[in-house]
Amino acid sequence: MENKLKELRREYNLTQEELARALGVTRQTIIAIENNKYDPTLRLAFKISNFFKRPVEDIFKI
Amino acid sequence: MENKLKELRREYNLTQEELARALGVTRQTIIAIENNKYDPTLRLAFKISNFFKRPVEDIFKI
DNA sequence: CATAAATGTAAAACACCCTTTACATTATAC
DNA sequence: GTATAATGTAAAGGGTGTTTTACATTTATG
Repeated sequence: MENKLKELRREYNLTQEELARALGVTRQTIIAIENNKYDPTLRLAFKISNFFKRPVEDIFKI
Repeated sequence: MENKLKELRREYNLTQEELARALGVTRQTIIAIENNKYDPTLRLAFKISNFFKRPVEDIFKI
C-alpha cells in the first residue's frame, strides 16, 4: 500500500516529530508509515486525512 | 467509530456470509465490524469502499 | 570541519485485527 | 409449529500496528 505521507509532511514543512505530535502518535509510527513498513489503522488514516485536509483515498492507495 | 456496513449490505441484499466471501474475509470479521466490535484495517476498509463503490469517508466515520 | 537537528534501524512489549472452531439465538419459509 | 437460514457470542491463536527505549546515520547550520 502506497502513501503520500512524506510528500505531504514536506509540503507542510514539518519534521517527523512535529507531525507525530500533531497526530498523537510516536515518531516511530510516522517513520514506519512513510517508509512502508506497515499501513496505519483506519483511525490513524482518518486523523492523517483530517490533518492534511484531503480524502483518505488521495493519501493512501492500494 | 461508526460505519454503514449493515445498511449497505442490506441495500445489496447480501448475507453476512456472501459479503464476507466477496471481500475475502470471514463472517466473523463482518459481524465484528457491523456490530462495532472493532474497526477494519485500512486495507479492508478500502476493499469495502471499492465493493460498494463509495468513498471510505461515506462508509466510516469517527 | 564540527555540532546539532533530522531521519533511520532494532528489538521488546502490548493491543488489536482477523481467523478458526464451536455453539446459541433469532428470523424466515414450508 | 418445525426445519432451515441467518445472525450472534465466545475464546484461542497468529499476525500486524503502535509504543518505548536506545543507538546509528544522514542532513543542515555555524
